[in-house]
Amino acid sequence: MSRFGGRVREYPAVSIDRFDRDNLRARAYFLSHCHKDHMKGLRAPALKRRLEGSLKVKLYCSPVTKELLLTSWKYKFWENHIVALEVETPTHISLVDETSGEKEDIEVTLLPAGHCPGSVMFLFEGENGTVLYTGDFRLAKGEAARMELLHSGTRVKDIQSVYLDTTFCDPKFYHIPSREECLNGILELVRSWTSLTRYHVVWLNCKAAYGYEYLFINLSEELGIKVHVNKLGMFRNMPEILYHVTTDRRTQIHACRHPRDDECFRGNRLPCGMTCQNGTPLHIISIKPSTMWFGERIKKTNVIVRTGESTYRACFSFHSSYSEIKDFLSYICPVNVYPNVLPVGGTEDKVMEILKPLCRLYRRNMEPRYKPLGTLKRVHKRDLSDTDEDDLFDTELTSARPKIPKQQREESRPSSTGQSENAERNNENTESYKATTTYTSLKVDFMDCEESNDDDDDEDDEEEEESAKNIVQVLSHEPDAMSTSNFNGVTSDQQDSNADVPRWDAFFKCNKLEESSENEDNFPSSADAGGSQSLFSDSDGVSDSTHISSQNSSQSTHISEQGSQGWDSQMDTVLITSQERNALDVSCFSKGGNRAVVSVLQEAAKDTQPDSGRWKPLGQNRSCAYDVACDLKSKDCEKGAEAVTAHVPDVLVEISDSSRTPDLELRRDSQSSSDFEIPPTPDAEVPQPDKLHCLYKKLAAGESILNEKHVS
DNA sequence: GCGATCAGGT
DNA sequence: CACACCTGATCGC
Repeated sequence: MSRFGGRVREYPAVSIDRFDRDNLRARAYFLSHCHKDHMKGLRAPALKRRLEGSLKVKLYCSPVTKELLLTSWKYKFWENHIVALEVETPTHISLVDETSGEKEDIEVTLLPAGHCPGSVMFLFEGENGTVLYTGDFRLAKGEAARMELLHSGTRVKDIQSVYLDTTFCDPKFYHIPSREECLNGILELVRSWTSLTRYHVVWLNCKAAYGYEYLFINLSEELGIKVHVNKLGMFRNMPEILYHVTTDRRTQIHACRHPRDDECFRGNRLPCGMTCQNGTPLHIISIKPSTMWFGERIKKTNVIVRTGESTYRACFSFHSSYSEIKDFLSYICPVNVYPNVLPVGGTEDKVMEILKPLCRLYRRNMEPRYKPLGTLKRVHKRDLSDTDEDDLFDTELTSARPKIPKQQREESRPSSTGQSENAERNNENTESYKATTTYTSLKVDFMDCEESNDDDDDEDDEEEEESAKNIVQVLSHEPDAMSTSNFNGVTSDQQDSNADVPRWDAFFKCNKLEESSENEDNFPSSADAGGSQSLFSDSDGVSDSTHISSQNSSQSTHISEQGSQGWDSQMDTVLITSQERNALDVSCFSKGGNRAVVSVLQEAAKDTQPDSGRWKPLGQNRSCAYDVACDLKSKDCEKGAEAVTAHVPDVLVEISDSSRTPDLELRRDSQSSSDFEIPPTPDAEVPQPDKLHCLYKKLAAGESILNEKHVS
């Protein structure tokens, strides 16, 4: 939960994601996304009054955020004061003080944050330096490097301060499975269950918040089953979402909610009240998305854990993991960093200890001297962290920060031959990014979190639903009639040029029309869909017939009941292996009286191969994804020891490890966010193992090594 | 009567 | 176990 006060010190005339107290005097407001903890004060009478007396005060946000905000009547009064800014389009804004006439100019750029629909980061540029406010974000490794507008020419912009989403800035959250892994895990579980009979239904126990739409859409696309939700009026202008959700309860996937939905579930009732269909009782399992990090840091485990007879938890995170945060920040390399969030079990000091070493001054002072050893940083870190961070960081604002070398981005792409520190750092990013994308074979967008956005449950409910039905009708008849310009307004050209940067707009775009028509084959007719509640008349299996077929393969196995332990350890996204079939089986799934059948990934690769749209978790990319996954996995194992060691605050451990692993290429391969991964300076010679060993010995003995840094 | 805040529950 | 969200009760404007 954000505890950001609303203002950045460089530009105190603007307020971001906070609208109460001092923020009432801001000259301009910014909203990064539509989650409650970022909207404090946004509908308070005080602010409303101020708005009424002002022509100048505006709220800037992405087009999607604007849309979501204004679908709630509680925020309607903002209507004439909201300015939707296109994503990735630098915009000049004059901040005028209405009483004094004082003026300040800034340029703001919205960057996709990958957190929930419409979520963005704000990049402010002006006289007081460049400031990046991340809001809440989930960006995979290497994604900062792919954002054009974080760069100036071929270099990373000189960023003074980053106000960072540090929700999971704790080594505990070192690794969080990627969106694709999580999605695929859920997909296979849902597929396995819903394909048993039409009376096997899944309840996705999602919190009231934007960010699960990505999941709904993918499930719907893959399985041909729309997702039942309480409300969908807010998506009335987002056909790509709207098409995959429904208010028709007769579907096999539910994400509806009820104040006491746990009770419902225990009574074999869905939150929407459904308990049987055609007189046949439903067989319900629940899947609760939650942020889980499976295994310790590098150890990969399942993204699905069975927690009861018919309850599951699925890994799902709206926020970047520890390693993703470090990757992001180290790429940006700002002068200052300020945490927006105190991570779950942490303190500000602790977070700063993690973040500071990724900032400029720290690196500048520490790197050249100690880099080859990579360990002494810790010694000094303590000293630094005891000082006031502002003093620390402000000391050398004007100093020449080690700029990312020009060639960095170009070089980094084809190979990792760059020698300069920054180039190499970038290589790493790019490399892991490459791996990530290949691994998943689709580009992600966002997904998210726990914050509530359920503001307007009451009055407008029915109204919304009614209008939504009409919308569906329209949509079904003319799938291409609705423009996609609402989605952050990014053109397809832009998207193509940044195809790998996660963003909602891109997500919404991908082959929508084709898929719509494809799905329409599976669904009743458009006309049928238009009949509002009859949308799912086909839920009797028509819609997923093509998918079911794949499950009858010879490699199909049965879901077992044991907990996470027994689950397949080879593939994160595959829940079931044959070895898990055991005596427990029957009792476990007794509820449905059936065993769930699931095909393994490899089999899935032979599945129906719709198109290779970026958002297709399956299809022909699948086998490829699988291979890479395995490949990565073994790599992970190789470097496991080192990655773990990196977090042990014991110099000697790291030392001995380093001496055993002198191969830089290999080291570069390891977790890029490791503190010890800092590559040598451009001119530095690559330390030889024996030299290193010698150095390490001295170090361990407490001798000075400063005058010997010239080990060649 | 509304909103902010807090406690309790999940 | 901790968190964050929801609900309901209370207080103050």
